[in-house]
Amino acid sequence: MEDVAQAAGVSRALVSLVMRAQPNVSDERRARVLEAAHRLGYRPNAMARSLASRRSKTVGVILDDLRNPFFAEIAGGIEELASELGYQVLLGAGGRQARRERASLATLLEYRVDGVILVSPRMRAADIAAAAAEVPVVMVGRQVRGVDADLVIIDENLGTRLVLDHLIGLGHERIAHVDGGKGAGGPQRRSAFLRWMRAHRLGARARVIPGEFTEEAGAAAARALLAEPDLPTAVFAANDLVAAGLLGGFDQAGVEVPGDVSIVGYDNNFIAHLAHVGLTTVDQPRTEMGRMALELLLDRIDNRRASVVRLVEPSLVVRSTTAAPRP
Amino acid sequence: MEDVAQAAGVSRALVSLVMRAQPNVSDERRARVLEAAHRLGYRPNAMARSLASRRSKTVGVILDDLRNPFFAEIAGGIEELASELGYQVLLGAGGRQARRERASLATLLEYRVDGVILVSPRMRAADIAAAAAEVPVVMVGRQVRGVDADLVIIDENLGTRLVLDHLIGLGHERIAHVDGGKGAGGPQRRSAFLRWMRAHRLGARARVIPGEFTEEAGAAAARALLAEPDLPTAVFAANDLVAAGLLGGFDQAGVEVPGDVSIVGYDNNFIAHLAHVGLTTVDQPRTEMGRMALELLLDRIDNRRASVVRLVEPSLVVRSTTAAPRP
DNA sequence: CGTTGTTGTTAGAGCGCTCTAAAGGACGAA
DNA sequence: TTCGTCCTTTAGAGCGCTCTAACAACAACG
Repeated sequence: MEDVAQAAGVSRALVSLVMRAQPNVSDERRARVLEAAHRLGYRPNAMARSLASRRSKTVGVILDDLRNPFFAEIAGGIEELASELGYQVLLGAGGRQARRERASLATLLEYRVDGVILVSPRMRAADIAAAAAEVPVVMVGRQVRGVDADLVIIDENLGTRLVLDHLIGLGHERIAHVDGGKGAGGPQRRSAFLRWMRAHRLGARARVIPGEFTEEAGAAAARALLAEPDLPTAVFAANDLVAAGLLGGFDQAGVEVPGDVSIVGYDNNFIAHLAHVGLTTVDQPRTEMGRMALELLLDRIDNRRASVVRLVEPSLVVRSTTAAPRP
Repeated sequence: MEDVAQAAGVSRALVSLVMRAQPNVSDERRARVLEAAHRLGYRPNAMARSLASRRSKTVGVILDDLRNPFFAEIAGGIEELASELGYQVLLGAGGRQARRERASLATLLEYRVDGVILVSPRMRAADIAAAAAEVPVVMVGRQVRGVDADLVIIDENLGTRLVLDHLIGLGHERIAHVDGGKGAGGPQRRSAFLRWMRAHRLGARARVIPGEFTEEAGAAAARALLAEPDLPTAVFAANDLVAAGLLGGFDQAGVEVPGDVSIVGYDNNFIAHLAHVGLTTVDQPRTEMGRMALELLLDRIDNRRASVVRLVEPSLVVRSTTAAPRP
């Protein structure tokens, strides 16, 4: 910086002003500084800048595992908006362990990130609260009370309602739900299923089959349903993987989808897109969730305000595994 | 830091030594400093540390799009090893545009990352060379000559050979390849296919159907093959998506897999894992590639050495879409 | 008893920037 | 001319750390 100042015949402070694109610098000097900087191949040092300005233009993101597409897409949304706004993303993963997650968080704080986004954190609430006291925090996907942090969560209730409105609108009444056990969103979807079935006065015809978020659980559920006297006309799976298991199980037994039974998934993942699957499912705007989390974070960095909860709306994607029941 | 020093009754320099876990500090003082640091809630400032030590313990990673599982898995591998070794990952995405990629890279360099990993970069070779002159660079997936950077690439030739050895070992001779057009790896797999067919003296029976990396291309290829007088006994698809299209197309036409025709994919993605698909395919160790890239980078940071090319070995995953041809 | 080493500790000069407060210039008004 | 105002520029004090070189303390040695 000193060198650039010398080459342009101005002070170091003026170079600083020009590099930060501040107003109140004469055009002539600005041009001279820019020219000198370019000529010398000067590259500002963001570390020094952060140290002096106490603003790192960096946000920390902690997530479980990048290899899980769900998290990767949220991270993608965060990164996308960050780069649009001139922010940098410092990444930390927790590898499914609260301890490693805490360590990651501590490191991010050492880097003096301007804020932190925690995607489905597994840490104890107290750890999150401690971080929130140091720096603005936004949580995605997990609700923790008593922590002064913003929240972005999916409206599972709405997602489930969309599914049931669709199925019931088609004329289905005997509807089964293969649940996701204790997995993320599982209990919520299950109870929303029961609630909305009752709301439609179909509480008596609702049937829940315990499962988990795997293809195998779906296949097992298909076998269980086939063993009973009469098949429900529609099955709502806890996620797309379960739906794939159901699809496979029914296919093997010669049961037609959607002729004999309609199937709905949840997640809109890779499988659902496949043309020869064409699964009707619930889509969660994951990229949007990432962007929203960063938006909240940056807003909170600038204007200290009370914490906020943002409910994200999922939407139904109708494909070819649902149809009206046989009359 | 000053405060900690005062509280522990030592100098600032000693606190620095303790925080960096340096030897030659008496146990007594070390304990006193640690205690004081903990009591005061002292958190070292990584920016200041980097500025003073000229070592940021940070590596930059640039990739196209986190939402693409291929890149996300590589990034996952990098992050995993980084956190094991106490390094931090600064992320930059290019969004499929060389211009944005360059901007991301420039920003990473402003943060004085110790090194940069470029995953399938789209930038011009000159830009990469310029970066490589400033900082150690490792490229993953793209080969650029005349750049002093390490390289991690997949051995497409080997992957293709594994597929053909498997098929030919089962007794197949009339084998078709649905290629991936100009997509990443497409041309390599295609030419390796022709080369190895010739090596097995089956050059005359090799058949290439032009395609691209989509399910639709696979379905179209199935239609094309079905329109011909006799079906090949095996089809090698350029990737799993294409294989899925083939599977769907053959299924619709009542052609049995692997009874009438065997199918092999490439990538070992989500689809291939599905139980009711069970696709035989080629697996690329993506997490391993990420780890390897970081290993090379860190090695290069410590010991300036000549650049190196690391060929990653894919492996064949045999599932249920391949079998011996009908006699 | 001085010399040489070894280990533990510290002063103080940076690292490359930002930011505050003040100085300098230009210009019109009194 | 003198003063006030506005705009532009600058000096210089940090930001929170590391690192070099020097220094103290003490043991070992001839």
